[in-house]
Amino acid sequence: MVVRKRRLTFYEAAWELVRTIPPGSVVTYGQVAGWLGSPRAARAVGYAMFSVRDPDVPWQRVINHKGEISIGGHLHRPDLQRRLLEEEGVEFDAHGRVDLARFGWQPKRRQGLHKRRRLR
DNA sequence: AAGGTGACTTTTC
DNA sequence: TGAAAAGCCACCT
Repeated sequence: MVVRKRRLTFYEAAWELVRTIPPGSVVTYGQVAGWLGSPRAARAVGYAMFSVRDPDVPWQRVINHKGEISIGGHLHRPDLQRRLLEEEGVEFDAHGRVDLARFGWQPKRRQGLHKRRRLR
């Protein structure tokens, strides 16, 4: 029978990707956006993480480009994300940042992204 | 259907 | 080097 293959929404695709991030590793919103084909959609990715409801999606492994947690004073626990990561073995420095060079996850070389076009 | 919003990123001064 | 502003994208009224 034919299963109509609906194109995943950007959010769904992001969740699927995030789900494949191994414990102890982190990625940036920009990275996820790039893997999804829209290097400039980091913001949308952040929004996608905010919309995560599925407990199987390790949203805590997605942080901003500075290696810091972006959730700034959201609801109850701004430090929940950090705690979860520390339990996985991710280390934070004195500034509360993660060394992306050490914990950043690279499923494969993706350096061949589109050349950034000058905006102005 | 158009406009607003936001867990971001990059460029400039 | 650090801070500020603008840009970009997808989703929701």
